[in-house]
Amino acid sequence: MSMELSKNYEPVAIENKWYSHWLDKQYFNSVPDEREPYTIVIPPPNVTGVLHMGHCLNNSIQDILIRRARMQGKNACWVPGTDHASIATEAKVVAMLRERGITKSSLSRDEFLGYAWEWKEKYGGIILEQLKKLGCSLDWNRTSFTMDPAYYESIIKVFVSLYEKGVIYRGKRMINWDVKALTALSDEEVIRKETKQQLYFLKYKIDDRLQMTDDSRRDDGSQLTNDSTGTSNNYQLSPDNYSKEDSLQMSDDSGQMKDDSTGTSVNYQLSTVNYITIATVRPETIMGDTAIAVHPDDERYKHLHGKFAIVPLINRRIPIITDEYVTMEFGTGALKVTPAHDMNDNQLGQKHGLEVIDIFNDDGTLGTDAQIYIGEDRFVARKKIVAELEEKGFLLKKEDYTSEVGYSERTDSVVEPRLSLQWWVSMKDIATPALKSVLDEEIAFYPPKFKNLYRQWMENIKDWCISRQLWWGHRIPAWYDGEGNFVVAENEADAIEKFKIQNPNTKTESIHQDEDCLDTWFSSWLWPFEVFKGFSDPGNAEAKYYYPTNTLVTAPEIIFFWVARMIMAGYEYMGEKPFNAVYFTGIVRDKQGRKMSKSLGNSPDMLALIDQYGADAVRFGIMVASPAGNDILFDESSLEQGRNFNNKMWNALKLIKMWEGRKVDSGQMIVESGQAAVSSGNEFAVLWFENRLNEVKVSVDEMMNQFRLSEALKTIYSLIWDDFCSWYLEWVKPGFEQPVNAALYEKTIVFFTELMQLLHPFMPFITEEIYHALAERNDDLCVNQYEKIEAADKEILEQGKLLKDTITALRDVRNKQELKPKETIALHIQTTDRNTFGKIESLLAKQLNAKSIDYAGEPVSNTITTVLGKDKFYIETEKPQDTGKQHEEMLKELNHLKGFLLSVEKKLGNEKFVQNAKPEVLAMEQKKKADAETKIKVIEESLGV
RNA sequence: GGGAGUUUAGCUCAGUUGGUUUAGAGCAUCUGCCUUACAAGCAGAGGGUCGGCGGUUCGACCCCGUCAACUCCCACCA
Repeated sequence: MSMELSKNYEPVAIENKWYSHWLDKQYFNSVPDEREPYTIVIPPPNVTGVLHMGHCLNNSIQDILIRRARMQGKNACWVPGTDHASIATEAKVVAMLRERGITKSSLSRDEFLGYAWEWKEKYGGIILEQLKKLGCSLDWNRTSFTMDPAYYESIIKVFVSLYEKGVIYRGKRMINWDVKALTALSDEEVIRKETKQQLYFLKYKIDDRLQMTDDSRRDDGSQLTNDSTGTSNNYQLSPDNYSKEDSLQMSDDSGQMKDDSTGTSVNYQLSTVNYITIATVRPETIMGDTAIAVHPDDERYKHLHGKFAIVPLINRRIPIITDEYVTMEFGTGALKVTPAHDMNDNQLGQKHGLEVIDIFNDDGTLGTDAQIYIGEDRFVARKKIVAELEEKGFLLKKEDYTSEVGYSERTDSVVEPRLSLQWWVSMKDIATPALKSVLDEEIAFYPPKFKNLYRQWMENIKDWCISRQLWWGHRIPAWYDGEGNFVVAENEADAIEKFKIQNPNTKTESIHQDEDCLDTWFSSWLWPFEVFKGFSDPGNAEAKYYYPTNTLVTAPEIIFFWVARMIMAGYEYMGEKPFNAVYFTGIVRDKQGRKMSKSLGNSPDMLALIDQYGADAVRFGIMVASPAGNDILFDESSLEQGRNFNNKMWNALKLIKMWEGRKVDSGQMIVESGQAAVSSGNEFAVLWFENRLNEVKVSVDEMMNQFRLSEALKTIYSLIWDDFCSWYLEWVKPGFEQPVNAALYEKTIVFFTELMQLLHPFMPFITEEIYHALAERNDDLCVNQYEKIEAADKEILEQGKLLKDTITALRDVRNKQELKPKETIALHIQTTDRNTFGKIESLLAKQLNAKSIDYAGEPVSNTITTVLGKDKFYIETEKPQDTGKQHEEMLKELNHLKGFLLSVEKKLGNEKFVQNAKPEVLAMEQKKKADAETKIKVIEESLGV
């Protein structure tokens, strides 16, 4: 077999070739059999998605785990699929329609869904095709979609079942409203961001014994400071003072004061009547105020308990209530209560039986109940209302204020807390077993620190709002009769039956289904079992075989959205955990540590990178940069490292292929019979590498079992580049156009093959290519099973280390002596271990370009001396030698050794140490001492020459 | 405000029950090499008082306390 190998590795064609081949051979397809299964379900990417860094990381890891399992002889099954992603997809379809000049509101639900499906068919599978480019070995026969008919049906059944168990209920509750998407959001879809705002101090008139008239609001010309610290003025903001002043018939001698907190000078007006001042960041919601709350113990306001205040601009009379919820220290200690537009106010409202006035329309504009500024956007209305409040004297002051404001994860609009009738899942009960299983480590989290996070959330779990005001998704299976009655049923026919029982008078021909859809996560939480029809076809053979799955690989960001809920659904519907282990990947960040995001534009085009570097290099680059449990700082230079690694292996292949035609049968390698039989450098090299390979296999195996993938990859990388290429191949490489021992050649092929097998899960394409290039094969590496790992012989490894260390040290001498590579040396070795050096001397000579090696019983004059351990090396060259340099080096080493010896002696001189330390520790220290002393002696002898 | 995590070489990180030659790797840096597999390479080198302080111990990168910086999560005083 002869083949032309390109100068550098060219990945694109090779990668396409092998992926098609694997598909043809159906290696990725799994059916239940007698083997142990190894199952992973993909975290379904959004059907609208395109491959980004996060996907690459996530799916590379899954592919590594799956490919490894496959090569371990397990029945590996990796299930692909996509998520319908209701909000994201609907937004894309709406945008697409807008481009075509069509508004969603002009379409019927069915028409809209028609467009949406059309869009899904056209663009929906893109990301799955991209995963093929990355080399992912998914079982494409099993591709699922969360809106597949059967999957859809299961979700509806789950809804009905949970409703019948009383876990799902319908309730009017505060929800997070996205005014752009016109839908409710769950708490997890709200992103809180620090936002600069203004805190407005507004005066509400006390409706005490005064008449309510428009004029009375601003019928005086007196002015008051807003100096809330009260240090420099007689007049303070506290209503106590107002009250006193009122009763004293306050004079109008106060002057204009500086506003300390904003630095602006503002005129404020003080009425002769009582006011109570509240602080708010949302003055536009005053029309929804239905109370003012103060702390019951707040002395400043005690006289106002039970009284009423008047809402500015609209003159609504509202009670002043007391509640310990109010923080006295914040603002003025008085809080306006707007039960329709604030979560906490709503709770206050419920507690105190307050009226709820919703002043907003769905889109965030003011509605008719606002009475004023109807139709204006909330933020426009804020400005206008502030202006009017100021003009009319109700605005006491404003302060800069920073607080966290909720933004929609999808549309980035400010979330409007809103009272709304929605569907909810009661979480407490179903969370209990899910929490327990993680705490008991029935489900293991990697890294384990996420257990805490999980526990914290699960212990304080809140009910889950699952209705979304969207059309793209699973429509809520509830039917209404228009008279306030509803039933939950799997379909309309069932609904009619249920109405007949529940409300015999219902005109069933006029019932209508709920317009809303379910939260996307309400479908994804069934994913690990429903891809095997575990719910819709309970106890079926596939579900029994593949469930619970082995490992879930996902981002920590969706631990609550998805991971926690899958665990709950798993126990609820399968009576068993959905997976044995969860591996949380890091978050992908750019070089500067910023999260990858579209808006920052720091998210690279993965397909372009795959084209440029090859999928193997991309996988390498990502994995080598992702230490277990840490975020990954992505930098293109790691892809370069991957590409260079490809090249390195490619060139090693070229080297070995060059030997193919030069094989000479010069006898068997006798390494199988162990090191005693080693009689040549090549035999030593082969024996050493065999053991080194075994040693690495053991440690890689351990790392993989602990999900330390990055470390495992680095270890293999170093094994191939350093041990195989830099040491082994250099040791056994024949001279130019020299013959190669056939047995050595075969051994080398075996080693290279095993290296490719070890690396294959990480870099599947080049390893498969080299596997086939090395020899004629009947099988593929992709499904080649690992053999049992043999233990490594420590003695050989140590001898190898001695050889490597000696070569390095003597090369350093050559370098320092500025010897050109072609200049030869004569090496004299003074050692007590002739046996070992006998095995390695030929390799030593080859690597150091030594024309001769002999053994000396005493120092050799006119040479450069180097001491390594207990061995001394005398290097003889034709060039004049700079012994001074070498002297310096040795003095440095001597100093170091003496310092070291001192510390060891100190330790051994310590009685307590000798008494308390374990015997083996003591013995170790004594050995250290003896070794150091020997070395010092050897160096001192050499220096004496 | 509550909780978790991190801090080791210029950068990114290992360091597995406290003792293994007075700390390891990759990348970057420096020096010398176009040596017939590879300059996308080869050979070699330099670089760290393990965040600060205190404690436990015969012995601390490792355990405890404390301070500092950074990161994340949860809850948020309008």
